Amino acid sequence: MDKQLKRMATMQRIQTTGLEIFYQKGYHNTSIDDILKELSLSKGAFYYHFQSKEEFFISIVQNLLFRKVYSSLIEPIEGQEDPLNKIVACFDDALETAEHNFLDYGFVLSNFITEFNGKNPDIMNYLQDILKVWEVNLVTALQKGKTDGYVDRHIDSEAVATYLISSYIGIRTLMVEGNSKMLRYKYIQQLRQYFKLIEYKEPA
Amino acid sequence: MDKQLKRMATMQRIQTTGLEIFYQKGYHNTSIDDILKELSLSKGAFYYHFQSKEEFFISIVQNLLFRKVYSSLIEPIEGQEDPLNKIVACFDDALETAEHNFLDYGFVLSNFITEFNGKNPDIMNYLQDILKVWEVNLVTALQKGKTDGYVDRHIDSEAVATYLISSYIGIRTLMVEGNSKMLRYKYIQQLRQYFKLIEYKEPA
DNA sequence: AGGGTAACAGACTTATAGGTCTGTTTATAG
DNA sequence: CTATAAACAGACCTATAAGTCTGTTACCCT
Repeated sequence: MDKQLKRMATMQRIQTTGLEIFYQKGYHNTSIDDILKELSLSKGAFYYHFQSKEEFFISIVQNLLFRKVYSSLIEPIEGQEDPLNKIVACFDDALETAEHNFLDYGFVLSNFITEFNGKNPDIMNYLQDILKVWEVNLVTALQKGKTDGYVDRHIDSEAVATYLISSYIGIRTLMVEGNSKMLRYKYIQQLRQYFKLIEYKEPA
Repeated sequence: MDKQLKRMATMQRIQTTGLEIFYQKGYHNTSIDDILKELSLSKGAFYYHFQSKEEFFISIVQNLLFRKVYSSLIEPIEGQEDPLNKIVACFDDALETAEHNFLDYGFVLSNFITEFNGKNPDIMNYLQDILKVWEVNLVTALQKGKTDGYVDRHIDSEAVATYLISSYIGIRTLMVEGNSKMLRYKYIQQLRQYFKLIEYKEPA
């Protein structure tokens, strides 16, 4: 194998496993050795590729975490027609994935935001950046929905986006306990109700 | 001072300060010494009153944390007329309090749920218990609202309660970043919108 | 083929934090 | 006033985890 490829391969393996375990156990409660044990690697390997635990985590946030959020929550909505139905479908898909986790650990992004808030402003910024991209995407989709005749022109797109993000973060936090299937069903049901207020209404 | 009183006083001081710091820095990231330093107490004092860090934390959850959630989110709604307006007022109050925190650390209960999920089923149960009390209270209030003619009889009270809790947890998570005032405003605005769907409608 | 460097192994250092233990103070009872 | 136990102080033990450093393996280039 090419050296450059091997380097990338090892780095990415550590990052991928790192995100998994950080997600499960949290950043502070996860040791570097926990990750390395899983991969049968040594400290030497880790500190050859990364400067510190923090720099390692940031690299994960900027790469894997961003892509994860983007592909599951942003991309399915970006530039699409009929934003409201797309959002429902997208959220439902994401919740279905979560539902099938044997042990679910909530919404990765909000978990980390909770963990780092007030402790590490640096990392917080990277996390908030992802959130911001999501929000902007939702607002854009709603605005486009207005011009395309899917969304009521009178609604406050930013407020709706905030409300959507809030409810999603919340339901994912709740779903960590037992009956996630029922929670998902109830949530999507209410989301549809909420969207009835927002969708375009034929002028009387 | 009476011995019994002094014992209680010290225990409660440690618990109160403990909750504060656990809330700010998280359980795993807070050392016993962090708490004791704040109170100018020693390890001897702590382990005289509590068996372990975990038992200490559980005692906080069952006492202080429960009361905190109860007094701010449950009591203001319990047994009241006109549940929808009461819920809006209650949530708005709670968010206003959060808004005025110089550095806000989110919703205590959901922070701990996020931190302990998958790590300590014992503590998770205590935390979920509080959530359950809240949920039951909301459902009861909504049902009472139906019979009192404030709430549409066709709505699914449990689904609405879930949706409310979700959105509250989410907005509190979002409010940890900068513009909490604007977030609160947007959130309450959308909450009122949502409640228009749910309130009692005069039969045509 | 063999020298050189990237990639990695793993023992070691150091700091932190949970918990123990012995000694000391303080308050109450008799 | 004094014996006694509650309440607390703080040194100490031990485990863990971040990070260092030296040695070893594997791969590439000439």
